[in-house]
Amino acid sequence: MKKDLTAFKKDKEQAIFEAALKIIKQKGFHKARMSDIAKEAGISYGLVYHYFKNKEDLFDAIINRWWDGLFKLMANISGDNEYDVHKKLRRIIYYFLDTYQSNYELVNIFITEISRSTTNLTSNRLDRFKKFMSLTQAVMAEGQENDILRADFKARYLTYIFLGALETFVSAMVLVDQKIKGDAQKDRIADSILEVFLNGAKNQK
Amino acid sequence: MKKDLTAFKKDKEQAIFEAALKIIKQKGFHKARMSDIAKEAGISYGLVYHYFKNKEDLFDAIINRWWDGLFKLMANISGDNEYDVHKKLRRIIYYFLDTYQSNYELVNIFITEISRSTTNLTSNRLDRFKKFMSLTQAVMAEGQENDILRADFKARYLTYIFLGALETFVSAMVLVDQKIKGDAQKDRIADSILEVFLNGAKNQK
Amino acid sequence: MKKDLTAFKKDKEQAIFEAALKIIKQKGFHKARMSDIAKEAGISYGLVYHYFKNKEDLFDAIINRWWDGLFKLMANISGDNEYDVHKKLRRIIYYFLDTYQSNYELVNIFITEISRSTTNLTSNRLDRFKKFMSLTQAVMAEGQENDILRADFKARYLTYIFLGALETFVSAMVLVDQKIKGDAQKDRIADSILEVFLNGAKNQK
Amino acid sequence: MKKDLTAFKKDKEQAIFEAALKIIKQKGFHKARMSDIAKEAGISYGLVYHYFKNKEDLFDAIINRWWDGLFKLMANISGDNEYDVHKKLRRIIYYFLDTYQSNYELVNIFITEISRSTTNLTSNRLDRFKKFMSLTQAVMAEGQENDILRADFKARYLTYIFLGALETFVSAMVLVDQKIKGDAQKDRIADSILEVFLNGAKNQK
DNA sequence: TATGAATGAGGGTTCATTCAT
DNA sequence: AATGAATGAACCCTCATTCAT
Repeated sequence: MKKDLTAFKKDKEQAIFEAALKIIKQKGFHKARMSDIAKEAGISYGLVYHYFKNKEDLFDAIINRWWDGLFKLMANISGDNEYDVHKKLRRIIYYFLDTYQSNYELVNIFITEISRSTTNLTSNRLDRFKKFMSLTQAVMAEGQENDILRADFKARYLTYIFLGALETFVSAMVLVDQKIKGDAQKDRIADSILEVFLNGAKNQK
Repeated sequence: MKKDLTAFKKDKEQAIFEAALKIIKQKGFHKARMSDIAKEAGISYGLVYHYFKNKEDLFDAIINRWWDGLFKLMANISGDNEYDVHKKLRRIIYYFLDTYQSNYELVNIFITEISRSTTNLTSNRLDRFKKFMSLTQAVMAEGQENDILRADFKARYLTYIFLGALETFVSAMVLVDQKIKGDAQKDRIADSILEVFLNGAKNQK
Repeated sequence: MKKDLTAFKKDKEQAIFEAALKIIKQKGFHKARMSDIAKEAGISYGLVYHYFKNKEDLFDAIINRWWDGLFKLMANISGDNEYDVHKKLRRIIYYFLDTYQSNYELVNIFITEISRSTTNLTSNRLDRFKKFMSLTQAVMAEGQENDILRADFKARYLTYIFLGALETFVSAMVLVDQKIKGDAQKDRIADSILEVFLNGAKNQK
Repeated sequence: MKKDLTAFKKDKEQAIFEAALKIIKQKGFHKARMSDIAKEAGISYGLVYHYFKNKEDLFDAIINRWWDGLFKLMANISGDNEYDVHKKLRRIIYYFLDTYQSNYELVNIFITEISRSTTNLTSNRLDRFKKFMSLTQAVMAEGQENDILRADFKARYLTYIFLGALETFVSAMVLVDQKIKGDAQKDRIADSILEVFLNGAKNQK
């Protein structure tokens, strides 16, 4: 069937993609060898170059997978008439945690190779990073305008703190290869981040 | 005189060290060439191997510089009879910001090459990371015991959020190569991080 | 109809042939990729192997095209009862110039890839080169026997000088991608070569 | 001795240079492998890159050797007050023949890889080729002005014919790997080229 | 100490050729 | 006849490290 043929082609590309995810996660971008990726995908050496122009291109494909999903979410959030900042921030948190559950390697690579590694940042990659920051900042600013978030700090500072908390949570899990056990734990993590971000760590009693 | 010779030796070693800082900051550990570092230090590249066993060893020396300072601080904090958690957290923040001011490259490398890049983490390096986490966690736990910090979250979670906020602040500055202009700005940044961490981002009015 | 199918086959083979001419002229034999040739011919690159055994084989087909025409001419000249050496040499010159006009790439490839490049010369190819040389030499010898050409030089030397002049003329045109504008210019070029070859460059006044 | 040390360094570079000459002559530029050259020079692989930036650079060094010598000669000829065109042309011929004797591979490479192979011609290389052509043309024009050479042909045409004859002579020798046996033969070859170029191949009796 | 020549393993990429469909 | 996915040998180049001086 035609559909199958198409599926086969996609399958192979997908196999390479996933192999790349796995190998890059293991060894990092620089130490990941194209031959490793090919072997992991169960194909020959040169075939990788049939589907991806070169190593850089393969890396970009992975990065794009992450950003595309995230920007789709941010577009959703922006277009939302809902003024509930809590919900918006919660959705951002869930994007990280959901992806962490479904595609652990992708989050790992984002954290280790993109988020912090300035050496892998081409200007194009940096741009998307800044864009995401500014979209999040817009959510913060909106919260300040609606008197939901305190306005005595710059929205930018709030953004740093929020994303920093989120990212470090995920990073720490990445660091120890911790798995999220079920949706209950995921909810608890999201609650913690949001609660502390909103109400602070100080004992309010 | 012996003393002078030693000084000379130290000078040369120091020159290599600083050159390595600069180059690794620019290119990242993997792309930093020993020859780049030697050229930057104004010596032949063979000589680098006189002072450092190999590239890995040179990298470790840099990492150690960071951790040594930080653990000295943490030891100070731990040994402190003072029960003021605020002050302790503030001192941690200042270690990051001070080092950022005095030795920008060092913080940059810590952020980009150590803090997040799991691929550079030998088990030895990972251990120190975890140790720092647990020392910070001890401060949090102490705060919870003294009813200064809320106890409805794990101390580990509070640690993540605190260090995440701090780290992302510095990361963001690293990312845009931002300089801290004077102690006033440094104070403001420290205040923001601490205030939001303790009292939350929610408008309390 | 069979005839049409054959024609179609020939058409496709011819298309590949011409594409190969164009690409090899542009990039040289070594850098010409089979995929380039296929793309230029408007077919898939696997199909090239249906018509030509391999790259070498395709190259040989091109070379043969050149030599076949030239040897046919030389056979004509040899079989000619006419003793006019001038005419014979003129016909050789015209073969180069005519082919240059009608099939520029072919001459280009002959000059750049066959005539001088010893590395592309298999013994088979070298043989035909030598054969052509010796056929031309026979014309020279005949001219010497008939007292038309001077006999105080070896016929071989005369051959070198004649073919050298001819070839360099064409080479120079190839080098600057010069087109021959009309038959008048072609005649003038042929006259110049022949006149200088026969009467010398010295001012005879 | 210091002199020896310098000599040693030069020796190694020279060894690579000569190995490259030999290998490129054998296989042509494209098929010559850097590893072949290193092996031929009796050194390790990477050392070639210590002395030459890359393969292209090594090739250029060879080309330069040829052109430098030739342009030095042409400068000499141009600066000459002597108006004897014969002598000037003879000196050009001797440059080719002398180099052929002393450095056979160099002439071979010039003929096969530079003179005719347009695919190896970067614009820089082409420029020098044209420059040499125009310098020779100046000699021809001078001969025409002094009524030594006939003026009913363009100086450019005379240049083509002269250089063509010369080049083809050498080419033919290259092709059959013919060695020049002694100075006597060299003189005879030079005489033949010059005599036919000046007085023509026609029997004058 | 100091130099930089020398080594060679390693890895990215190309591309002719084969083959299943 | 036709396609283009698949293979893998080749080959250039980099660079950490060693070593003779």
